[in-house]
Amino acid sequence: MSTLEEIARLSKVSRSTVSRVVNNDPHVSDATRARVLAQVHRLGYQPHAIARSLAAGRTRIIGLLVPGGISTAFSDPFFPIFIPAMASTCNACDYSVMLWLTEPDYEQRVVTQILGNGLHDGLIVSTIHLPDEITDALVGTALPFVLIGQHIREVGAHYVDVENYEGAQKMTQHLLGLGYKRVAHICGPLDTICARHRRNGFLDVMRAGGYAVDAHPIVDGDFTEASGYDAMLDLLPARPEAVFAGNDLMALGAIRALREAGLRVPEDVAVVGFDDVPAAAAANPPLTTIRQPTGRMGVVATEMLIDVIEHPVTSRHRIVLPTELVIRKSCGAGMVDLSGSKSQQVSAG
Amino acid sequence: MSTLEEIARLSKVSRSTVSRVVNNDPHVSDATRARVLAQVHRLGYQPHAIARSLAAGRTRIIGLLVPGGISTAFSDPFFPIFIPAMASTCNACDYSVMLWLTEPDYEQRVVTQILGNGLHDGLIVSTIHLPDEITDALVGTALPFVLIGQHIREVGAHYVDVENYEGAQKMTQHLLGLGYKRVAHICGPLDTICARHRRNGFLDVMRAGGYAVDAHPIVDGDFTEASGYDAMLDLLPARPEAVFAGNDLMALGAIRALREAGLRVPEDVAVVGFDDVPAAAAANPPLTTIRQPTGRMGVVATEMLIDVIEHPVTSRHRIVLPTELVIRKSCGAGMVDLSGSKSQQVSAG
DNA sequence: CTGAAAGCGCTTACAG
DNA sequence: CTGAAAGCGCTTACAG
Repeated sequence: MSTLEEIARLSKVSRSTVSRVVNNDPHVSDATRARVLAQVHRLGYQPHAIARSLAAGRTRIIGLLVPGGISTAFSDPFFPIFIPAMASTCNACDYSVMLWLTEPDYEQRVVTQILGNGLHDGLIVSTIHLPDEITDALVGTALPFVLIGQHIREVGAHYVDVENYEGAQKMTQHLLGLGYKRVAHICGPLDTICARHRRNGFLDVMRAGGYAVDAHPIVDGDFTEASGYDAMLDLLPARPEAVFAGNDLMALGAIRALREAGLRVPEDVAVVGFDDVPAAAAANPPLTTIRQPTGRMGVVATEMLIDVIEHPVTSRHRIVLPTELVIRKSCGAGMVDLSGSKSQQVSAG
Repeated sequence: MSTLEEIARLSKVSRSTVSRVVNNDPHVSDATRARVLAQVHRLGYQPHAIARSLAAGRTRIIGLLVPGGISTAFSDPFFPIFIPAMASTCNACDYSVMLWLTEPDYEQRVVTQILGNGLHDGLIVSTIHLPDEITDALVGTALPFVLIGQHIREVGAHYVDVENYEGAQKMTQHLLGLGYKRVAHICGPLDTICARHRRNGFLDVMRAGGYAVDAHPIVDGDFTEASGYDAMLDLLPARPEAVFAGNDLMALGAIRALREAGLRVPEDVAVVGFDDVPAAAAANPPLTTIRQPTGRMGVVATEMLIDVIEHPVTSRHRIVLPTELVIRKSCGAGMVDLSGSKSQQVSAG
């Protein structure tokens, strides 16, 4: 690997000048620039990223921190969409992304290290549940960071979120509009803002519609398929007409429970979810859900972070992205005039 | 952030000594060590990773290069398992992982940059199809790298692969053992060694069994679900008794095509895959397949790379991991004595 | 066991 | 437009 020094010697200019040429500084004469570039190309010179970072005081590296256990992290359909979107945005802005999948035991140590070792210009923390260890480490750090979603323990941080409350309202209104009266909700873990907002959207619309509290039972889940299955089992005796699960995975679990109980979806019980994960469209029946712009979150969070890195501010940045109702079969919409439409065959996965 | 210099001044020793303490050099007296550590803890001193890398000549950063289009990269069920395994192994060895999802237009540029900018100690290149741009960049580089899988254009590189040929043999033998005579194969893209090895395993067993060439039609696919669907459509007129798809996604596509044609799996046509992706067990019917140790590949490739980084060698490292036959319902095994077993209800995704 | 010194390969004011 | 010089925060022989 050739160095700046070498290029300078060969093109008979100072290292400063080579540095200027390499960094596109306009204050270089055309002749000098050409002479330097000729050597740069001849030797295939590339600036040494580490040396450059040390001198410039910034690394152009962004960390992505995914807390909470490596195994669970990637079983979540969120990351396969979020990460490429983030990586793509980084690359377009000439940043690199460093991936930190922390395991619960090491969270505190890893985060402290990331924040303090000078390797990153900024950090994106992507998780629905923010462990206290991380919150503690984040508070008062000088490193710019952006959170995905709002969190219970307020840290005054920049964040990107989606309209969970409004989305849940839309879905609940859709269900009531379809004529369902006994609507149940399978709620996500209440230590996440996300699950709370979705539940509140549901409750507020139900109450506004004049439904008594016990007319819309709420069962707790934890956003996993298995918890949706269990919750549906609990719900069965109440015989709801429709079930609004706090996310798609739980909705899929609920459908599985209903099917095993010999009930049809949506004919006997309508089931809807939230997120619009890839499996939602492929489910049988295709799942009515609220689409969350996952890829867009990756792009927006990255742009926000880069903005904060390059233009330090005191004001807090927050972006809340809209959600969208996606009507498929599982809610029973259009069932009255099902005449011509044939139920679709769908494969798993 | 405090610096080495600061710690040195406060503990009244030289910077060399602080460096020794921080790096656990045994040649420091206990008293001195204690004095230095006291200041380290008091100030929460952390070595500056970038400065350290520049001085030491290594970064403890490993790059993961996933070529071939960001969108496709993560729709592949391989990465959600491979990446966490790799990240976990890196973290355990005190390395960090930098993620490079390249888009076809930038591959050459990105790879050249990764190889030459001094940011990485080594690189793992994970793809079944290695574009020429990357092969060209890789040849003759000084940076240690490990390939996932063998590749058409031989680059003399270290690699980790799985027993594709042997796995395909096992599966074909299993099918023949079940009594099927007309067995078809849906082949992956022939510009990958992986698809070729699987096809060869199939062909060799069929031939050894005395089956004529036209008794086992082979149709080309490209490892996507859609291509499996299309291939099955082509295969339908030949009415195979069993179909061995080159991977699970194509097997799922084939099942979808069969179902739409009103045929039952495995009663009318048996279908089997390769890989054992998560969706395979959840499919309807659950897919008989060859298990590929995806997580293990991530661990082994990372360990191999770190080994090569820390103990430079001239010999080429190659590890080929075993595959395992996983018998589920889709092959029709056990159909003869189905008496007690009830077909399982399974959810999508 | 400890320290002084050189050096890693750049960037960045500061002069001219 | 160009160069000399200081400095980024460490590590690493080399002496002692």
